[in-house]
Formats: sequence, structure tokens, C-alpha cells
Amino acid sequence: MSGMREPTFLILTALAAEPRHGYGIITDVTDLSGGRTRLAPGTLYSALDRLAAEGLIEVDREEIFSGRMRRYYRLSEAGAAALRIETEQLRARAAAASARLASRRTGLTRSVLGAMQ
Amino acid sequence: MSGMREPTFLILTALAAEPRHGYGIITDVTDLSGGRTRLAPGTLYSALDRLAAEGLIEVDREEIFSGRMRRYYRLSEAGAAALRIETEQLRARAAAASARLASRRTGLTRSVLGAMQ
DNA sequence: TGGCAATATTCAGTTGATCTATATACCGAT
DNA sequence: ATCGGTATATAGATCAACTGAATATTGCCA
Repeated sequence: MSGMREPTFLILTALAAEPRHGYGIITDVTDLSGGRTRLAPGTLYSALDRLAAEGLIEVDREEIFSGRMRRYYRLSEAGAAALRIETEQLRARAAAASARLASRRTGLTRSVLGAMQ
Repeated sequence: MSGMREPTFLILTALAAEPRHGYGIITDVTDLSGGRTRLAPGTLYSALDRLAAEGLIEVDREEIFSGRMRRYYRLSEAGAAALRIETEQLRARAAAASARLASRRTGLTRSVLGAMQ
């Protein structure tokens, strides 16, 4: 029940605005993450199967483009809902961590200020 | 090399402000996550070993409290740095997903508006 | 002609989380 | 006095997801 992993999250994000095919997702994720995360093909295609089985994504259409098949996936309504929830949780987690890190700094500041009196 | 998982992130967050012992981390993580995530003991103690081995946390001290040992851990400087970086990435990911989800809504809005003309 | 980008598939290996069980000590309530 | 719950740590078996590498095909460009 606990949070999805980064690649999964990025795959859903890549599909959020419009349908894409596998390779398109790979390149989009690279962009999305500012080049930090690149999706290995093994990760992608097994994740696509899994997410489709869970109903978070659906096959949109299949095309033959210059002799190669392209299978487009789209985010389902359930997928969009899951992504929204997960996004909120990321935000909450980031906020919690920031607050704690800040109070850590405050701790330091206090002892410095204390020493200065 | 890719992002840490949620339990790991929450453990580091729990240690960010002040040292805590294992059980204290479990209860703090429950709070931190608004009760959504609860750390199983197996998850915690293996994560503590791993994080200590990676140098992200350190043993702070050991106490005997009413006959039971308590081992306190603290976040190392490296751990704080890792947590800051990871926090920034969570924020970035959340922002990217929000933007995509919004443009999805825009897409819908556009076609509705289009149909209305 | 040779190599690379685009594209999809599969599989073996690794990692980290989960669940379950075990153990001990104290405390409050029967 | 005893039973159950809370506090606390540890270990092992298992599972889910990610990783990396190998395989295959087509078209384009040097």
C-alpha cells in the first residue's frame, strides 16, 4: 500500500498530459527529471504491464511508424487519481523533511547564539 | 542510484531534528506521515543497518532504560546532505506532476470550450 | 557499408520492504 | 498473582520493483 517508486511515478507523470509510446516515455522521463533519472527498458516495459494490469494506464492505440510498431498508452482516470494522491504525499513528505532539517539548523544556531552571549 | 524509498526517507526525516532510538523512530514516522505509513520492525532495523553502513546515520549513544536497551541514532552530515537533495527532488517531481496533470485538465477544457463556440 | 537512433521484448540479478515470529521487561488491570 | 499490553530489539523467508544486459528490426546518415 505504500508509495510508488520513482520510475513508476515518472512514468505516470509522462503519461499525464497525453498518450505516449514506450520509447517516448523513456525520453520524456529523461527530460522530466532534468536528465537525472533515465529509465532502463526493463524497468519501463515491466512497469507498463503492471500498471495496465492495475488499471492505472490503458493502451491508447497502436501504430506502425516506419516499419516499427508503436504502442501508445494513456493514463486512466484511476491513474490520474493515483498520481494526484501520490503527488500530494510527495509534497507533504518534502515539507516535513524541510521543517525537520530547518529545526536542525535552528538547533545549531541556538547553540552558537548561546555561546555568543 | 535512483531515489530512496519512502520508509528510508521517513527514517532520515525522523532523525533530522534530533537523535532517536528504533522504537522512537517507528512512532515518529507514524506521526510524520499522518498515520499513513507505519514502519514494520523488519523494515526499520534492516534500514538502520544499511544506512549506518552507508554513513548516512551514526550511532549516537546507547542507554539502558528500565531494563531495555535503547540505541540512539543520529543523522550524519552526509545523511543531512542526502536528505536535502532527496527533498529537493521530491519537490521537483511533485511540481512536474502537478504541471502535467494541470495541462491534462487544460486539454479537456480546451475541447469543451472549442465545442461551445 | 557500417554504424547509430528508434523501438520493443525478455531475463537474470540485486535491493529494499514486508510479514512473521521471537524474546525480554515493565506496568496496569483483573 | 497473573494476564495482557506497551516498549524494545532481532532474525528470516518472501515478494515486488528496479537494474542491466542481451536480442531484434528498421531506417537514416556518413
